[in-house]
Amino acid sequence: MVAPDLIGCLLVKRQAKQKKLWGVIVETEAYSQSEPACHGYNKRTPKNETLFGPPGNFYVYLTYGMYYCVNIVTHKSNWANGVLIRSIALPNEDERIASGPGLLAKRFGFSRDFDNQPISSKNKFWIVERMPAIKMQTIISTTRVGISKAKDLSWRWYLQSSRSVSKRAKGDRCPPLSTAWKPSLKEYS
DNA sequence: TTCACGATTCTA
DNA sequence: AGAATCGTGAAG
Repeated sequence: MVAPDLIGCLLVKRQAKQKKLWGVIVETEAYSQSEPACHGYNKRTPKNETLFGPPGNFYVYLTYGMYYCVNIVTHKSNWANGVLIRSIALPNEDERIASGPGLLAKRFGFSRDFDNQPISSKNKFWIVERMPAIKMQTIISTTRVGISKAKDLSWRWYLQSSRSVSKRAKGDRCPPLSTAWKPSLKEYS
């Protein structure tokens, strides 16, 4: 499964002057054509066309008229499959700066321009493999947020020790600052 | 052409 | 609980 495997991976953006913006993915959700909450469930339209495209591209759309949501297209062409990136923890920044899909897209400067663009270090955005240290941490699997259909599926994953998770599962307390996990420079070599 | 509705977030 | 805000698809 791609969605849980993305937890702990880095999203990197190339900026001006050789600078890079990066953060650790701490919350994701999976969507599939087989299930009614997916944008590609009903029919293939210009709006969701990207989701049917080749895996490894971004699928970026405007939601509620004011926020962008960023997905990674997965699985295979002609089958709607994607992973919504819901939260990212950035080093030396407020833990809520990119907590939630809308805020995340805002912090990283996503817009429709990046829809259907390949995720690659040749381009502006790419993904870096998850750091080994993350593998020792607990990853929670729970239900997805903000949907009205297929609410029962546990297709959301998040890093329990992170305070940047947008919404926690029932009974899961936000870890105190003293014990919480934080992204640090040594995670990006 | 009109209308209802979100894979959200912030404020009261 | 409600507002802000707008592109899309279905309905008339």
